Amino acid sequence: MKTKRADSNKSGPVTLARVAKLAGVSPSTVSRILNGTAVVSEEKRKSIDEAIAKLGFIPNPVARGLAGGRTLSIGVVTQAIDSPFYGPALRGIEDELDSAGYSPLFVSAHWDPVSEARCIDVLRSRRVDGLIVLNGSLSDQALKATAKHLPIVVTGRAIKGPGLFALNFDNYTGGLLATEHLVALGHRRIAFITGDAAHPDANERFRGYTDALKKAGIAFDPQLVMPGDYQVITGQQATEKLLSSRRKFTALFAANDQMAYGAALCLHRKGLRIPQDVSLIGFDDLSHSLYAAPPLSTIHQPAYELGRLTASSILQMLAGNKPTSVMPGPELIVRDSTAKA
Amino acid sequence: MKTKRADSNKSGPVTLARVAKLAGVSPSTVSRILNGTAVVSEEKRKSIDEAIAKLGFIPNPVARGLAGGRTLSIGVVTQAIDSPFYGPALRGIEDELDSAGYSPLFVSAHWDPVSEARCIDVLRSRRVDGLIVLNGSLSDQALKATAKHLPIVVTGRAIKGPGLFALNFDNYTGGLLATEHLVALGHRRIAFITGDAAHPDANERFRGYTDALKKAGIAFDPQLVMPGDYQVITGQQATEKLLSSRRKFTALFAANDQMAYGAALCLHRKGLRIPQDVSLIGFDDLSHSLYAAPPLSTIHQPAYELGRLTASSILQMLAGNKPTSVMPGPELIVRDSTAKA
DNA sequence: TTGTAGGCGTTATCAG
DNA sequence: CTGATAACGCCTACAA
Repeated sequence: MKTKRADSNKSGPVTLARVAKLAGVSPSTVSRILNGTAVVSEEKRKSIDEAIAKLGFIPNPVARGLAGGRTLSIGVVTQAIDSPFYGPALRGIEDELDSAGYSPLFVSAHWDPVSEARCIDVLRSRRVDGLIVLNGSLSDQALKATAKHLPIVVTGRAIKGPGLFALNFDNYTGGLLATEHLVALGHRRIAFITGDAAHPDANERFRGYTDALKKAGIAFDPQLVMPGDYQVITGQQATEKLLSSRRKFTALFAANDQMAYGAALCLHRKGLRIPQDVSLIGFDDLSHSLYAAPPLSTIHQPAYELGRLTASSILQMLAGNKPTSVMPGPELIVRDSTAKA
Repeated sequence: MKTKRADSNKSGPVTLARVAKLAGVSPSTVSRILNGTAVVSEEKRKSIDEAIAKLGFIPNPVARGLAGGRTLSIGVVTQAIDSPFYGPALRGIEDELDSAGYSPLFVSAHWDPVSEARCIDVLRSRRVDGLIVLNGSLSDQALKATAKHLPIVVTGRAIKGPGLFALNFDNYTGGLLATEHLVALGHRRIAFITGDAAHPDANERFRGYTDALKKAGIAFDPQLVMPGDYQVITGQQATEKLLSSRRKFTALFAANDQMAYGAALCLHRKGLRIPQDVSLIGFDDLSHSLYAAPPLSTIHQPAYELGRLTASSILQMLAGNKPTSVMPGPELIVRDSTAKA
């Protein structure tokens, strides 16, 4: 005799109610074992598990969100979804959340506070359970206000408060390390290309540079400092200005790798060799830097790790615990773009 | 008496019902003007608009999703959220969807069909209204099956069917153009580094290469072809092999920019200059290629535009129309890495 | 044209 | 331990 195909895709969606009926229990009981909300007799649990498997039941996060106020999704405010620096961080967030059954909801704020506020509104309207804000430009106050409604993890600033956790990278020490490396190689005339002054981390890196100079007894020369804004093109322009100013320098420290790429291009065009004529060091350790020609010395920032840490922190907060994650410190990566003076 | 679950202080969430009460109409009427479902008298419309503005009401997409079966979100299956090539595409998708009130839900499949199927499950369980699959590795059949449930736009393959739309780039012509450029510069011994053979586009590019050779009356030399897999490192390794094989070549065509970077690094290390000793051309026109040292000649792929097009296509399908978007053709970008033989 | 009532699929509360 | 039952916020027949 033929058996009817036990098909999970019968008419209509497979709901919790159908599971309950098949298992011969009430919907509440099914919900309970799904969420571990209460202890259920071993017997029923088994029949429910079977029914779930048989039907191929998958809980509907949308309904879940409406009813329980949880959506199992975390809003992630990034400044640009295609940033070479944040890319690995996003991947880290995705990996970490995924293993906990959560999904990230990425939005780009484009370094604009207004847009960032809008992003957060969108995310809240979608009822995300928590928020990760990567180097946001919103005021601390605004952040604290929304932290009253849902837990937030931020990077790129030091801030504390209920429902708020900050994960910050030590840019100052990074700037110090890079400069000290150059000094150790015998360089005395070290130029610097700054990042966007609006970014706190850019200023920290600069402070590391000046302090390292001071420590080494090297007079700070403002003429060797050129403004940039973290974009490749400004690194190139700054280097051009530096070169045309005729101010001598044997090493160049760019506040991030991207500007270092621009600097490298400019030096290349002027026929200057790296590192024979000019030593070059960046900051961030973008994945490409390993393959630049020549491979770029830089300060490593653990972007992927940062992503995982922000995600696990928000997960901890959601579980009612205080996050304990600590950012790894900066690390000097010596490749081929720096050499003895 | 039962206590309400969420203690509804008057400062609770701003719901459609509250708007209705304030405006002195029924919830349905508010819903109607919100969705343009029916004609509403000018008078009520005005009072509703005012109430909405006054309360700062924002419809809850979660509830909307439950009730209406629409979540105003589009699932985007990407292979790696931090891919330098897809980054701009994701940005394009975000921009386009955003202007229509939709949000993208990004997931990474990591070039694994199993993982990709899982991604799609997650997306469907979250009730996305449509799907964008960027260069997926799922079978056409599987795609057609899910297209029965919700509209899909795919890239990187030619496929047709109900609820399915493909947006494909002409990789063959791209490969042709790159090779012809080299030939036009007088090169006769042109090496090639292939992409991952599992990618149809990689094979198309290769076919363009061989056809251009044939057209130019240049004998195909299998020894000048080295396998790669689109990663930087394999470009480097392939070039090393090429060099150590002692087979002469004056130009090198890498099937994508990333491998071209690897090739450039290898050549640099061996003391070979680009383009004086070897002309180098890539494929994709990653944003970095403009700033490589030297800036890389390549075939431009409009990634950002591709993103916008996939998004607008899915939006058109959602509106019940047949998408009409067409991918722009490949474009040769000549920079400094290629020169006369 | 407008309102009423009944879901959508799940969770939380309360009574057994 | 378990099962009704009432939300969650919105949409959509069905009436009026």
